[in-house]
Amino acid sequence: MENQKQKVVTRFAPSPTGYLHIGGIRTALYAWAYAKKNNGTFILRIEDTDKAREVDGSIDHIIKSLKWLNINWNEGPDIGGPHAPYKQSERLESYKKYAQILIEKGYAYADPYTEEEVEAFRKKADEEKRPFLYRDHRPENPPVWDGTKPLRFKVKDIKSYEWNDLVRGKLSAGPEALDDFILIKSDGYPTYNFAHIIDDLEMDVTHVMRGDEFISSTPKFLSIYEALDIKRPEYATLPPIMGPDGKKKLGKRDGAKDFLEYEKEGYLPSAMLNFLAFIGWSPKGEKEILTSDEFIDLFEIEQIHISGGKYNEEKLDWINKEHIKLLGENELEKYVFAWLPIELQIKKIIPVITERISKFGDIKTMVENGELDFFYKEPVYEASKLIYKDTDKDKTISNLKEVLEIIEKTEEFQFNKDNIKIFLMELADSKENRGQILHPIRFALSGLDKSPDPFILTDILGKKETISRINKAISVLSQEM
RNA sequence: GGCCUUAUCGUCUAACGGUUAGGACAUCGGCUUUUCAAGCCGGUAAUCCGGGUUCGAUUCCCGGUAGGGUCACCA
Repeated sequence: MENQKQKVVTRFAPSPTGYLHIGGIRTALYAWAYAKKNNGTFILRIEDTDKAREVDGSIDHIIKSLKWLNINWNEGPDIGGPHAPYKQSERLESYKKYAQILIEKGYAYADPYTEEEVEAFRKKADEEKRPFLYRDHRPENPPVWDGTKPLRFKVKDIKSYEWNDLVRGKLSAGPEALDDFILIKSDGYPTYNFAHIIDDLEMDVTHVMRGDEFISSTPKFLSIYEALDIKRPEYATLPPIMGPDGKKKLGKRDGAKDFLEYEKEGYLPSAMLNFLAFIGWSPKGEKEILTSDEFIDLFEIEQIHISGGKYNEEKLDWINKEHIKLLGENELEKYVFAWLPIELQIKKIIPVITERISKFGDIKTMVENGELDFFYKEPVYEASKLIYKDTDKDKTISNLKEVLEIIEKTEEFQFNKDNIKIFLMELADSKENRGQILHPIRFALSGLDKSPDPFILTDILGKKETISRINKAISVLSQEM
């Protein structure tokens, strides 16, 4: 029945021409979320009709990227489904079938020219500063299509198109946008313009999420739908994502990185999903940290933005930090553990690090900058850094000597962070400010501007190492003469 | 260049004719703590320009400007 609600079917249809970047994944995410939200079907389809641009291993890489984010599909090349196959290169029969229908209806004809000839037409038009239109050169008696020549769509009705887009509203294109375009290339493969329409039809796709680069070719699609007398899916045009300079749409050529790089950089998949969700969409209300389920629940096409913006990796770092806070103790430990160099995979240290990570979030930078090395390696630093604010070198040396005394007389059996804290705080409180005691210890032990507190440090390093590092600090200071 | 399209703090955005133009990130300041962080609190900061329509425009219309997309046997 006409008003019976159709089951929502969305798809993500990448070309296997390399890795996926943020833009591609975002499209997939929205299509997936919309299907999920409506208890619909999400299809993964591979658009491999350009064998020249195909890159080996792309499909696996795409699948891996999607799976990292926990985006799963109901039908796809790896799992099959009722509309198999899910690679366009294996669906040539379908395209041929519909091509034949178009020929019979007088909507398609074989292109008799060579590529060079068409190029010459184009060049001439260019020189004369007028737009090139193939239809100006449309052959009067085209040959019978035998599959060795390109098959072109014949635009019978040259007109403006206006259509509705779920996010942009009314969109339009002038008649100039419409020309006789290629449906099937001379190598027998269909073009995107044709293939995706046939696939969407056969796969019952109801909603198409796509980038704004397709707006201008929409009249082509619409004219095929008209010629074939079939219903088109709804379009939802996603806003462009700009590169970091904010000038150009993000693309591989200018630095858009492989999505899986983010995994290598230590970002949590849940954080990436959250981050991606907000590039081009925002929910009602002011909640910004969302789990995958919350996102699906809140996701509405109406709230997809129309204007593009550049994405902000500073915000990603913050989102990642917030998601780390959401992690359970075990998950956090697992996450941290995976990042630690073997020297640090020690039971006693893990909770200290997880505590730090849950505050700072950025484990990759911490590991790479060697911010955790002090646990097993004597730190190297400048003597001046040991000196707290308005104290001086001599004062610092004498303070450290007092500290040393306390540490030395603390028996091994009572050497733990609680006792040390009591002893050291007592000393610190006897000074004008606590920092002049606490800062040099902390710094002597870690060599870092940011580190765990001095009591934990002494506890983890142990009595012997603590003494050795404080002595080192004193001698470093003394040498500064 | 033709066609299409977009325009709010530095950045990402909220507002669907009436708000002291809200939030977040970043930044700055304060508080707190056990040094530094972290945390908490607070501050600075925006409607591209010009015309309309209206009692009233961020919001609607027109023009300008600036950005983006597209004009392939790529998708």
